[in-house]
Amino acid sequence: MNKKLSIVDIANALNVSKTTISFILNGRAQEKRIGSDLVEKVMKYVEEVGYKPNSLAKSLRTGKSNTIGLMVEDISNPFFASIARLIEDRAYKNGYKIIYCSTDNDTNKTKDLITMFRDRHVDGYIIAPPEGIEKEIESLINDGLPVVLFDRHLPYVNTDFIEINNLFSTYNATKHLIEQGFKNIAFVTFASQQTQMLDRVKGYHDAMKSEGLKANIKEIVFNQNEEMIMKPLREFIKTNPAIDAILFGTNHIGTCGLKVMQELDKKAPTDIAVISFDDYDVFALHSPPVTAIAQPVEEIADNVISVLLEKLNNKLSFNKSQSVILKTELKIRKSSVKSR
Amino acid sequence: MNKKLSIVDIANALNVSKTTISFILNGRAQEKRIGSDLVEKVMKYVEEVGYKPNSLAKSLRTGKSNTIGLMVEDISNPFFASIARLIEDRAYKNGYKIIYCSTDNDTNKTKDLITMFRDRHVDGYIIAPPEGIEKEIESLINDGLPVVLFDRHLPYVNTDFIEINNLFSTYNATKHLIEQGFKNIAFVTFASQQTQMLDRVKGYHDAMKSEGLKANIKEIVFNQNEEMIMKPLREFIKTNPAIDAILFGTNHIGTCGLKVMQELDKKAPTDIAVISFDDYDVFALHSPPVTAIAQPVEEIADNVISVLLEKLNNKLSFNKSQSVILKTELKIRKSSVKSR
DNA sequence: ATGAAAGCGCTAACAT
DNA sequence: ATGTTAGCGCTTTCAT
Repeated sequence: MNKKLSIVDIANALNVSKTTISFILNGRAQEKRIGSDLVEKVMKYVEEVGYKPNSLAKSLRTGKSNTIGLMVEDISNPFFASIARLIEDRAYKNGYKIIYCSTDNDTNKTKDLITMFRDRHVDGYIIAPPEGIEKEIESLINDGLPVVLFDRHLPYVNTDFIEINNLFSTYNATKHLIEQGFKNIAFVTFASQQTQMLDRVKGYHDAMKSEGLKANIKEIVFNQNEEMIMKPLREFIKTNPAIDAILFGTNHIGTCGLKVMQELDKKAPTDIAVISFDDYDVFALHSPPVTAIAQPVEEIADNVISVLLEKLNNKLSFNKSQSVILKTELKIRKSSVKSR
Repeated sequence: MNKKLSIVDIANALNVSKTTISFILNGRAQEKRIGSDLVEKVMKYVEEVGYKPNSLAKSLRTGKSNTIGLMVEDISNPFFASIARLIEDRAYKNGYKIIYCSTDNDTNKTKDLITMFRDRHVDGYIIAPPEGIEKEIESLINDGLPVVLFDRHLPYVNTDFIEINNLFSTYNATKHLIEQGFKNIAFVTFASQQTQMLDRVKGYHDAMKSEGLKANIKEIVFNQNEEMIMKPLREFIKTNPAIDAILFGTNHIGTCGLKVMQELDKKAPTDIAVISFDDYDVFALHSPPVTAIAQPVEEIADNVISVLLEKLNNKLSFNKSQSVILKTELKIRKSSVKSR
């Protein structure tokens, strides 16, 4: 096996200084006016012996690790998993690796994670931030590290973020339910002060209010454990028999909601009409198919990585903060259409 | 902001040699018989100024990066996403970060990815290997790098792997369909020479044969694009009207199969009974609920990471290869139960 | 146009 | 018990 050769080995073998090799390898031959014959010889030899620069040493020297830290709520959540996949593709094409972690929306855990990422000299951060993490994000930014938030943002931290129009999305979905003739519409969501959740609640609330209907909001404590979500949900549905429609605030709650409805033998839309945030296979395939607020996952990922790469390549655009608000699509399916 | 202090800064500040600091920081104070008062002083100071060792420098010196490379087929596939999540938790607890990538089952892409991971000095590898990657895996192993395969293995590469009993799983599922009275049972799968897929086909095949039934296997070219899967599937179902049951070889094919059946208005189990490999929300929530071969995802992840950590911590167990075959559970639901 | 040498921050063999 | 020092492999300034 190759004894893992270094730049100095190849310099010796070719009787050239390692500086020259370094220049050639970094495409600075022209700039340094190195003979094109030498360049060719070096390139050929490097190819031949399969020399690979030690990226650790490179990183230590340059301070760049070519790594992007991706911090999501939960990598196994289909929304975040899709984003992770799309971001991965673009990042690798640009020479970056992704190191990921799940925050569970836990502020302390996230603080630790950020510290770890910093220790690792991660070059850029893509974060779906939990609450109370303002200080740490600000500190990253102050230290000149590129940060892009997505899915939500921190109102009093001046950084770039990619989001969707949550406010309009739930407003619109609620209006749709009202138009269909549903009156007793509940909104079930995670108890959260995150911007996207606040907007979702507000959109629902405003739509109800504008029609003179009474809002009915059920907040559930964020939890990975499904039963901890289903239990209060079960209770809520049982104790609110008048409800004729539910808008679920996230895909996870939506899925749990469907499970509970199945248990209780509540059919959509006859017993309870249903709309959920996020669209994925579970909703499209459900019987009846479930109306969903579809996020433009590809666009989100594209924008996130574009903005980050731009910051990474061009420290200049430091000050001009660019945030993007994307549109969702209300995919109307049978679960929210009143049968006549 | 902290000017990012180094070990030498704190050595100077305390008028101690950096060696001593290094020893203390690495818990070798006792061994080196360093005064416990000094130790305390150093620890306190380090805490106070928030010194964090530069892990890049550490890695360069020690050759260890405390990173695990996770190579899956597609991180957005719920099966792999779940595994990724579980592995993440355990890895972080043990001081390792995860850098992931999706191979798309593409051999060349995977080769590149392995090279990248090597350049990054990843400490250990967790891989769901595509076909034709034997050489590269062997090379990793020969170089003493810990490798654990999962979901499938390479028959002629002597390394550890974590798998499930694919052969029995499809055999058992097929038997179940036969017992229910279905006769014209098709098996739809990805065209693949991967061990798990070969076993799944064989299990089905053997079960059919043992009952004197004719096997009907439809192979689909692996593709991320759903339509490329659904199209041949649609064709297959249309041109095989006699089929009364289908066993889907993966969750992805199963999901696509359900979509096609919905399109064609085929109901399970009356028109076509259905079983799919892998269990997740889509199947449990479907109407009717879909019988699924559930993989013990947690156990798989636990075993994978345990074996890898063991190798990482204890180079001795190098030679004794440990592979684990876990059991699946056939979750029988309405989609495969003959209505009478 | 090419090379010598310093140094990124850390560890560990070798003094003392 | 603590300090000196030589690298790990690379980039880059400064000389030539």
